[in-house]
Parts: sequence; structure tokens; C-alpha cells
Amino acid sequence: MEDEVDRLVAAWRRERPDLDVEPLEVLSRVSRLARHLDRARRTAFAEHGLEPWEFDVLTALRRAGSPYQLSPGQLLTQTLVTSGTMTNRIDRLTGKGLVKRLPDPDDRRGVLVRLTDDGRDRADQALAGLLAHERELLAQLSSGQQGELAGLLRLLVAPFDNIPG
Amino acid sequence: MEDEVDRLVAAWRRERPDLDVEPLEVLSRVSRLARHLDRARRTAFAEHGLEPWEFDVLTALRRAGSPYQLSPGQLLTQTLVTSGTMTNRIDRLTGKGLVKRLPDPDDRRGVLVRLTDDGRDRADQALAGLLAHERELLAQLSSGQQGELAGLLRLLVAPFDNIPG
DNA sequence: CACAGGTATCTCGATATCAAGATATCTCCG
DNA sequence: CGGAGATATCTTGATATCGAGATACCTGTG
Repeated sequence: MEDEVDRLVAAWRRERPDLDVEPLEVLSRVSRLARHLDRARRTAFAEHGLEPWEFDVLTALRRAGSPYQLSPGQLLTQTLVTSGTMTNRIDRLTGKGLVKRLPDPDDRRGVLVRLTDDGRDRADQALAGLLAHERELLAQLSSGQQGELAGLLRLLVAPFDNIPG
Repeated sequence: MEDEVDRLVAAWRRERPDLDVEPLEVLSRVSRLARHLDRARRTAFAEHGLEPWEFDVLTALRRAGSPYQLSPGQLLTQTLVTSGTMTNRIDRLTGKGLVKRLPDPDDRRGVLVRLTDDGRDRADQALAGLLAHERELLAQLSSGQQGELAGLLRLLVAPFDNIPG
């Protein structure tokens, strides 16, 4: 089936036949799919009264394992936002009673953000809901295709995640 | 090479061994890669004095071919933003002299957004710059792998692009 | 032990985005 | 032809994000 990127690439080939627009076949699809996913996630989380950004922070803490705490800096690298944004997110989640800030006993500059019991429950519920939705989206692909896709994407993401950028 | 999603998935398997988190192997990579791409595009466009959102609008018009005009509604479906956002974008691009608004002769509710000569030149320059950057990112993959990746992504995006969402 | 440079977090101002609703116009059915 | 409902765009108010800079603290060197 054709998608919007097929139309986009065809248009460039017509308008700029001198250019090689092959990279767009991959990267424009990544960007557009991510945008669609954002929207889908927003509605999926609404069932649990969470925003996507709340989910990102809460689940990062949940994954850390008991006692469910990380520094703001560690949260930055996982969520790919700036420090100002993270401060703001922690403030709001604290206001909702889903996390709390504790002083870092080993570094007086530092802070530890810890999930509350309520925050942990919300994260667990929202994760289960998200996975159900995502499984539906991926029903287009066989299990083998999913593995292949994941492997190819890893090749592209790894440089960003490992060489600090 | 390992990436952040490998670590994320391993953490879930440790913390929630009862859940099947396989979907994250694909979809979390898509979201994270898109986020990295956004940042990379931001710096790539800065060389040409453009923001990513400006690029998105200008190139949509450029692709439309002479006389380089589309309705705001057509721009919405291509850029995946809301109507309020698009109104705002058109206002600002008009202020910079890169597009102008014309009344639609066939529909008095409607408007046509047309690229100025300056806007067309900026779009062409920025596109060339973007493609150069993107080719570097894709150097990780053989030509065959790129085609495979594009095909798998198309399967996931097509439902969004065709069934109105 | 002092100091220079690095690091962790927060503050602040500007701005882009969204959601919901308002307005004007079109379309089509009876 | 008239009116209901659909459509196109814009308006408004709230909010999340970013970038740059400020502050406090740590660390290694001499």
C-alpha cells in the first residue's frame, strides 16, 4: 500500500530530478511514524489519566527497580529532553503526588527523584495499556519482520546513544 | 552494538517478567530515533537560517510544483500539525516574506498559501543540506538494508496515512 | 589547601504547540 | 430553493518546551 512518503518522494523526483532523495524513504517515514505514534499514545494514556511526558518519566523510574529512584541527570538521557524541561516535569509530577524529590546523600548538588506508591501503580497500569495498543499497530508485521525492523533501527540509533550527542 | 532501547527492554524484563515487551523493540526505537533526528535537523537547518517547522512548510509548497501553492488544509495533512498551529506558522512565514496568502478563487472560505521566490530558494538550499546530512546517518546501512527498512516502515505508516486519523 | 574547571540542577523569558470553539462558506437533500 | 450539516480557516487561552545563564558543589592539580 502507498503512503504519504511515497507521494512525497514522487513529488521530489518530479520537481527536483537532479537530486537523490533516497534518504527520505527511510528518515521521513521514521519522523512521520513517530508523529503518528505520539498521537496514538496520547489517546492511549488518556484512559489512565496520564500525559505522554508523565509516562516517560514515571516508567524510567519504574524500570530502575526498587527503590525506584534516579537523578534528574539520568532521567535526561533516557527521555531526551533538556534540563529545564526535566525540572519542570519533576515539579509537576511532585504536585500530583506521583514522585518526590530527595536530597542525594552522596552529592549535595544532587537530587534523587523517587516514585511514590501511587506513581508506581499508575506507571504499571499505563504500560500494560500501551503494550496492548502497540501490539495492534504491529499486527501488520510478522514476528520475523518485527525482529528485522528492530535490528535495522538499532543500527541507526546506536551511534546517537553511544557517542554522546 | 547495544543501544538505549536494549537497556530499556532488559530493564523491563527484569522488573516485569510477566509482561511481553517485544513491541518496544520496534516502537521505542522509532520514537527515540525521531527525537535524535529532530535535533540533528535543527542544527542542519541552522546553517540556512531555517527552523525545522519552516522547512516542513516551505518544502511542502516547493514539492507542489509551480505555482508553488497549497491550501492550509493540504499543508495540515502533510505536516501532521493542528489547524491552529498552521495558521500561526503561515503568519510567521508571511512576516518573514517566505510565503504569502492569496484568496482561493473557487472557495471563499479558503486560502492559498504561495511560496515567494525567496521562499523557494531557501527551501531548495535547505533540502540539499538536509539530504547530505541524512546520507551520512544512513551510511550505517547498505543500500539493500535501506530498501528493506523503508518497506517495513511503510507497512506501519500506511494505515495512518490512508485510513483518516 | 586553594583554586580552576567541571558538573548537577534550577531559573527565566521567549515561543511553538495544542484543544476547543467561533465564524464564514459550501453542499446536498428534500 | 431552504436549511441542516459538513468543511475551511482562524481565534483564544493554557501549557510544555527550549536555550542560556545562574548557583551551588565537587574534584584534581600543584
